[in-house]
Amino acid sequence: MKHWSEREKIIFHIDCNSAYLSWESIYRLSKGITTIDYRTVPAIVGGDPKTRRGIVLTKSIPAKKYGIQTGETLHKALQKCPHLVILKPNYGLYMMCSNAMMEILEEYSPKIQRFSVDEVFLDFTGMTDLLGDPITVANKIRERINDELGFTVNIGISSNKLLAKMASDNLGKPNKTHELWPEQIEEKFWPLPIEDLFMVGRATAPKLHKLGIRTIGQLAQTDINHIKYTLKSHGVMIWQYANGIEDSTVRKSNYVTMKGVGNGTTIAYDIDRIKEAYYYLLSLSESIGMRLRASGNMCSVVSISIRYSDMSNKQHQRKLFTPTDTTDNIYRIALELFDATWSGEPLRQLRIRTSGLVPNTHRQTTLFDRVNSEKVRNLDFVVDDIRKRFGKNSIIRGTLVDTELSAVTGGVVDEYPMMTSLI
DNA sequence: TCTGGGGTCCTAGGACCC
DNA sequence: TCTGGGGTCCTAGGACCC
Repeated sequence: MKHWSEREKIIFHIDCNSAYLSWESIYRLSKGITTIDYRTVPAIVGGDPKTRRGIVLTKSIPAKKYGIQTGETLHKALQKCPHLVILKPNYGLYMMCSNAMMEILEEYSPKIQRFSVDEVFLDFTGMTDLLGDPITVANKIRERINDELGFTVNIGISSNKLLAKMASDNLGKPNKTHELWPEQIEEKFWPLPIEDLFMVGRATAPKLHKLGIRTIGQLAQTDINHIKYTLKSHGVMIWQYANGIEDSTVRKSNYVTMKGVGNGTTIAYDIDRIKEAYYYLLSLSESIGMRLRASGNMCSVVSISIRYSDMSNKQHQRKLFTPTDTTDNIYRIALELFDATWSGEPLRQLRIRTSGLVPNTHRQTTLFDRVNSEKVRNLDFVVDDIRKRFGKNSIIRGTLVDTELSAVTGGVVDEYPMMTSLI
């Protein structure tokens, strides 16, 4: 194997082990909320502990021993382990933990990409003269995160982002450093099941099985044209991944390239009265409008999607003549789209998404704008400011007062990192 | 007995234009 | 009376990620 000093590129992938669960644990221990370290007992983060509904987001290692899987329902998980501890997710806390880790990582390279709240790529190329060999540095980083922040991470090292990620994800957890260089692909990467490959999910795996492909190695050695025929461009991409081919750069902060802002909410009971759906849409519009304005953008497309009780989805979108960032506009369009889409069947989930973002610096008004649109817009900014200072529910729309809804529904964490589905 | 919430990207089909 | 080919834009739906 080559010596590290001969490597053209050295990429780290840092992945927090059971991120949400570790962070909840540390937080609750440090605040004296509990004396139990939830990492050491069967526990999960996800859903609502009171209603016992929702899905498992992260599980502890003891919970894993009960066969509990990420993504399964709390109901199912509780059947496997009746005394399972359920913790409600708190995204603001996770963002703080993530930021603290970023601060440490910034000492090791200027080229860092936050891939999600708990995953980071770090370009270590050219840093060896200054900091030493990659393995020693990676181990040092793990040690520091553990000592200073109290949680463990896995670190994968390779010559590109894909292999670095595969190394930290699939070669053993927790608290480990793994190398996966191109010349080790055959031995360490190819024996893994095809499901472990990045971008092979629920729909693609069965298609590959039909072609007789069960391991990453089998995909890598299949004729690319054969794969291309059945899986199109997605097939070409995963074939390249299986062969360790991937060449993207570690880009700084991906939230600046944000493509859209959206929110959705699952309705606890099947709502069938149209007025209640309107309240939800208003509350969602408030949060989207607020985040849009905070990001300095306006949207030129508004879309809504509806999920019915049978889990089927319907979606409807509209391109706007003039981009907007006012809550009122988003809400009105969402209502029209909803009315044109809803079949009248009971609803499970409502979602609004805005896209086609343009900076709000050169705002254009048209004759067709609402009469007092500028006033409405200014009011939005005033309300945003009050909510920022006094809390989300300090100002609430009259129509929402008598409902159980929050004034603002949906994530409002500032600068929440955007996941890009492609590396 | 049920299935979160935040995203991105790709594809197919229709409308429209030259 | 019959109707090409290429391009762009828009919409709906599906697949994937953490």
